[in-house]
Amino acid sequence: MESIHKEELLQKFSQLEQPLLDEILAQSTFKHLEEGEEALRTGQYIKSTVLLSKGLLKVYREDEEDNEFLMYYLEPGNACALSMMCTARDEQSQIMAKAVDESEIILIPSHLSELWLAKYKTWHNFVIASYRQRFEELLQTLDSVAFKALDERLIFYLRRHVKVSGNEVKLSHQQIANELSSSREVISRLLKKLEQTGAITLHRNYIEVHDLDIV
Amino acid sequence: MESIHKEELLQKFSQLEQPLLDEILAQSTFKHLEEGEEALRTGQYIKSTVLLSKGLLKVYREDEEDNEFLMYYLEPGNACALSMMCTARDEQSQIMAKAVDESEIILIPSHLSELWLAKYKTWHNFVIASYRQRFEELLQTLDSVAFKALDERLIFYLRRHVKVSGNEVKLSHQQIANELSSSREVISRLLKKLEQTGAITLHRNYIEVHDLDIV
DNA sequence: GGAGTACAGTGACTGTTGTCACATAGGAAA
DNA sequence: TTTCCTATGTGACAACAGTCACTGTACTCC
Repeated sequence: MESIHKEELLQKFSQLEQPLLDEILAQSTFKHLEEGEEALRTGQYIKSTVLLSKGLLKVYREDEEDNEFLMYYLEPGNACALSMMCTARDEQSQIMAKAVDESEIILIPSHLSELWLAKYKTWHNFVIASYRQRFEELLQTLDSVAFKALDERLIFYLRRHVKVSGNEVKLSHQQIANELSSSREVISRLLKKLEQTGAITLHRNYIEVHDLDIV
Repeated sequence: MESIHKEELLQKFSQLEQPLLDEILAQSTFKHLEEGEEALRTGQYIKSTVLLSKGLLKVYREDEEDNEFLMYYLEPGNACALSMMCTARDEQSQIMAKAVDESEIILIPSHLSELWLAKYKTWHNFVIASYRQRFEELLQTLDSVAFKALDERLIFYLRRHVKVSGNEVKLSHQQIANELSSSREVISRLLKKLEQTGAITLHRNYIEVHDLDIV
């Protein structure tokens, strides 16, 4: 990959100081992910911190029986907080990360990421801010699962989707069901009800979101 | 409070370097909590990082309708990760923390806690380690809520209790129901079933745990 | 156009959890 | 002992979500 190209990728991380950006350019791996390709797998040893420079990553949890569970989306300029945490102890990933769109990620070797915490103030701040943000999102997700019925969780889910990728939610009912660890029929029924309120319009393979607040 | 007493409290934090301990001694507030007293409230502005030197704190989430939801327990030597995070932005607490037993907490003003991150390596490590640990526990909790039925969640809950306070779990069915955001009758039924397997013995106001793995 | 395939809609049924109503039991205090 | 309060037990019922079986519907590739 051209170094011109790399620098362009780094534009998303302009809050980091220049010497650090130079180090990242020199020492980390840049990787292209096709749509649907996995960046992290459950059980895999994590040896790098993952930054996203382009595209969209979905970070989710998976249990023994293939139930999956959406945690949050990563957008360009974000880092996978989990990859920063596991990093230090050579731990196994507890999560999956998959490219929703074609994406570009930056893989920073763990020992460097650790080193930089002390060396670069902006890196330190970036890491702390990432933790915070993800922690809060996780809390929200937890709230929604713990306290809300499926119909409200579905709305919460759609909202999040609209936020990262606009009003045309390009997902099949089956995919939604997976991410909420529910079943297609149930999601279909609930979406139908939502459509009747006028909040959304259903199409084949995508959902048009008008206004989720009227519910 | 005697400074002798304070230093004793700090023994739980021996991984922190001496100059830092001195600063903590000099600059932070030490507070005694009675059993049941609250350390943090939902909606309260957080202006301190909370360390626990003695006792046991329960950290939980509460929604609008008074449903509560246990996140984790803090033991002496631990810090409330949330209080570290909110700290920087003068944010409102999203959580509740309550003393389960009589406890002693150390309140470190936010600006110091922030300052120390750069100044003291051991503080920095401590903060990062706290984030990690809590993040992982939160993930476990999320898993249990998202993927498990109530009977398994109850076992998960009892295990956690045994770990922090031994085999006599001093809780009423009502309290357990609250923390799992379920209802007393349901918990009673499930506990009864557990008793029949021999895993536990039920008593008035406490549960004797024999072996939760036989289930 | 026809066959094949993935997606979506629907009714019937089941199991789990929550709710209601009420019974029982243990402990504290008068 | 009697009284009272709180904790616990239990049966009946309702509601929600998951499953099964099947139908319908749009798109793709010959």
